[in-house]
Amino acid sequence: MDFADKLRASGLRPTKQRLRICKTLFDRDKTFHFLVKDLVETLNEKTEDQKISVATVYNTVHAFKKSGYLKQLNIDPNHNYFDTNISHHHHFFDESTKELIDLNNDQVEKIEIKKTLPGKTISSVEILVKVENK
Amino acid sequence: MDFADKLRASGLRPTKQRLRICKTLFDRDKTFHFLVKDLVETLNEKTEDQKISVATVYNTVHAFKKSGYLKQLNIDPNHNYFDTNISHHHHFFDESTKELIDLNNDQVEKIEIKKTLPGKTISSVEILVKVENK
DNA sequence: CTTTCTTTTTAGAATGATTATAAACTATAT
DNA sequence: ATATAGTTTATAATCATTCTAAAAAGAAAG
Repeated sequence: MDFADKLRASGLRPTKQRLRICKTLFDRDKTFHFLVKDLVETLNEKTEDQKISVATVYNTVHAFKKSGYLKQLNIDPNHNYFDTNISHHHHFFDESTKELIDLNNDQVEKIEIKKTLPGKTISSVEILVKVENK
Repeated sequence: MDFADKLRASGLRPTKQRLRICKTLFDRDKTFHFLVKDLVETLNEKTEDQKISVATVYNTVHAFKKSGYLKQLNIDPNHNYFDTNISHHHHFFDESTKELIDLNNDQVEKIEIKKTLPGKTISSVEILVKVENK
């Protein structure tokens, strides 16, 4: 199933812009974290290609998030990171270098929450581990 | 040790504005979460009092954070919450009501991070538990 | 209690990421 | 081909936050 089919399966028309954004985001060996404003820059740095507008990139990123192809992270209140790693995982945030590093769920001992909230059910448990130079 | 002394101990002059902000933030039974813009409103809703400027509230909140009297939270990339609870604790975020609820550290089974980063040391481990209506 | 020095406050302007607008365009179905 | 619903776009608008530089107010010393 190629990008066009996946988009259609999510009710999204496979437009030129969306396909280019898919390539940039998902045609990689490793998942990565990004800011939308940086993605806009990356997409538009090749002068030969037609520019994709800022609004389209924002719209698309939100559409992809809604369809479950991207995760929005809560790492730093001043920077709105998105993640192409949609598996259940956690993060290291290196305060010395401001770098964000994945922490797989199997690298964390099972977390048990002893407190429950009446009428509520847990939808996710995310850990943020802040590190700094020794 | 009153607020004025605490401020002086942190190298901050106990000005009228800072003392009023201290009262509003810390003269309570329970700790709470807030947005700076809401704090500005709360401080200035009593018409009889002299208004405290937006800049001062922001400056003060950052000064208090730097001195360790406030924590800045990473809950929602669109809302910059501060917390008067400076103890080691975690949070529930209720996606149904957008409410933020404390989760004490002793209500979570000890978290063991199996992955280590060379040359780095862990400075904090924070858990965000998202919940929704059953 | 005045002078001096430094810190703090302030109104208002500036910033910067993000969202809204509404017109032009395009994919898709008929 | 045509219709129509979904998309893209440039641009303006938003909004929390930060910046600026001048005025005000603590603190320390005489």
